[in-house]
Amino acid sequence: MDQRLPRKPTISDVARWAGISTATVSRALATPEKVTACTRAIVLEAVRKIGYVPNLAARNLRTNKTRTILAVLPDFSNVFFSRILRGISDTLVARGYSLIIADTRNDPAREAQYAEFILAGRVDGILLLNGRSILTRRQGRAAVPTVSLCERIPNARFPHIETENRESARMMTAYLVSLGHKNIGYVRGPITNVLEHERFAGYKDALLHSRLQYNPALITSGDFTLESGEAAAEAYLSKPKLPDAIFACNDEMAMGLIRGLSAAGVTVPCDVSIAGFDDIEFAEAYNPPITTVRQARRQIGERAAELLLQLIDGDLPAEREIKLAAELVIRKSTVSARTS
Amino acid sequence: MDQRLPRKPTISDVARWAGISTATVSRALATPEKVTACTRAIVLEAVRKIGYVPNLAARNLRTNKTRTILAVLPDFSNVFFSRILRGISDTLVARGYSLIIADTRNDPAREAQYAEFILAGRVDGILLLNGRSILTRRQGRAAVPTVSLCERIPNARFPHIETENRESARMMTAYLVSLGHKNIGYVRGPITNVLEHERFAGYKDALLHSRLQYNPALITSGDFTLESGEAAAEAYLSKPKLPDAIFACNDEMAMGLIRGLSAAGVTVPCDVSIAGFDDIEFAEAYNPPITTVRQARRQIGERAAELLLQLIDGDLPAEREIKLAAELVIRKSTVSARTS
DNA sequence: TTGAAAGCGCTAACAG
DNA sequence: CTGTTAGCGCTTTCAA
Repeated sequence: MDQRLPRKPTISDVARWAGISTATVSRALATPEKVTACTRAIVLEAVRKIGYVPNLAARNLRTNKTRTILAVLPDFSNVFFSRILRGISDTLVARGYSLIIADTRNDPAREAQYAEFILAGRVDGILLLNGRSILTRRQGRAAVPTVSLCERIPNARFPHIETENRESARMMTAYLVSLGHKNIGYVRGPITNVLEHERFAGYKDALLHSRLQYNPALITSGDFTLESGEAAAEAYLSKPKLPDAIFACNDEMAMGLIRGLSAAGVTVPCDVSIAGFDDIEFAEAYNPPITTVRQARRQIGERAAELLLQLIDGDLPAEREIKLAAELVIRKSTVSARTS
Repeated sequence: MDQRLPRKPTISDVARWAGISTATVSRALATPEKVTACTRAIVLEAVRKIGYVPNLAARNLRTNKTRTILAVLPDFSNVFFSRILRGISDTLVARGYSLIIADTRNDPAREAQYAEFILAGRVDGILLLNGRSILTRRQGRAAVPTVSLCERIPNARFPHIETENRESARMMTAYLVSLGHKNIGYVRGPITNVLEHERFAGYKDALLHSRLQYNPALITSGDFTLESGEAAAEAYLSKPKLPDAIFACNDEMAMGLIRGLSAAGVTVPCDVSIAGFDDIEFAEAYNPPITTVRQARRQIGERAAELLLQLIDGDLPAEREIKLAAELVIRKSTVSARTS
């Protein structure tokens, strides 16, 4: 019945309706304080009446901004990132920005695709959660504001946010000691990984501080996957004696450890206490629930987004590197040593 | 040392360099077939030399398109969605589109925010994974191409993609029967939920087909959370006799079931077999690994994205509703009935 | 096949 | 405080 072609109202429709200039409408909307309360009211009324919504493409072209941020992840099916992304997303959306997520899988082809995207001026800023830059040195000249988080990027000078990995690992190990455990194992992540490096250091800090002997026989290695945790379990089982407790560099490996041990009839935590790191979604859901280190993930995302927005607004941030404290979460996978 | 201010090269820089008009450059890039091989080569050379990358905002303004799609999720920290998103993302990126993810948490305020976003012309299409529309009826007049997936939207006529829920649930139940189980329990999802409805129907189909009596005493209810699965375990434990097997409407509840049962000394699968639905990331990681129904999640995402792109291109899709088959994944949480 | 020119919708000088 | 005006970078008639 309504045959008018529904062309979208533009700013000049609003101006016409309100009997003023487009410039004033634009100001009333973007910088209300530069306009009398009266005009503002009229404009708002007109906007509502006509159903006007600004065309972002036009605004972007004009202002040479996009109000869009790109977050680069190595793997967004990794549950670890979801809460961080929420922090990012909420902060950004509250400030009128939108977020595009690049799931690169560390695949150079995909990275190049997104690099192109950045160069095309489609984003105002970049959040790097993947531990490396995706722009080549030459492309980097374009200098899009960038913040890295979680995993530090070697040889890069981006502002950076991460958890206090070393200190947290120390705390967890100290907690295991406080439970009365003497022989505390550790499952390493990939030895080239920055996080593994920090956490392993924290583990050793705690041993030193407790005057416990660092014993290489208690150390195994994995690659952050559950399977590698299971392999580590096998490795421990093949040794003459099981540790009292084992601290895995991340939760997936802790889960693998539990599963591998259970399969061999060793029960957790009765026979051996297990702890992880990250508090991923399923750490609590696991059977048994896993004692772990909870990173302030949401907060990491929020802070990183805020920092990036500051950068975009041209304010240089006070600190270029922020370390956020984490929290121990004690669950059933750890228990006091038998006082036999 | 390089003091030239790095203004981004525009199409007219390319034109000047190549000694031709901007129109021809534009054509050489967008519709190469409308230009001689020779000019094309020159243009490409110029583009490379100058490092030209088209400004998308300008293109969008001119063409009134954005090459951006919005995916609306109720909760993107829900691992179930990650693989679907991958299918979507890969398909879209391959076609030169980018993806924005709206994490609404079913919060009307957030939904409104994104509705505004859509209306502002920032997206060419919408993918609804949240089981409801986020545009009001009136806003809907704007008619942005839309496809729904996973959860059907009541009273909406969007093209839709989902898993054959009913048939899959029937298969799983039949499998449990084939294992020799007679008393097969079922943990329901929220009774108003479409998925629960279908799966419950499939469960009953299988019983009927196997001439097993449908027994209300074997049915409990939950809300898809792990905690509700634990509560269901309690409910079963308080009954005079445990079922031989229990089929939960999703994996989280299956996990809760296992944990609740284990805590009471009932071992899975020895004492009772447990099956779930979805094959979320951690179904395999669980202790024990969970027998479940694996939806073709990546494919669901791909098909939905393709369908949406068709819609955007103005091709009406052949089918408005696609049901994809799922697959049974047998793991250690189910085992044959003791042939005592 | 190519070029000239208009204009997408908006914002930001600048002038009043 | 408000209006006039130019133009962001691109695509797309229209004419040559």
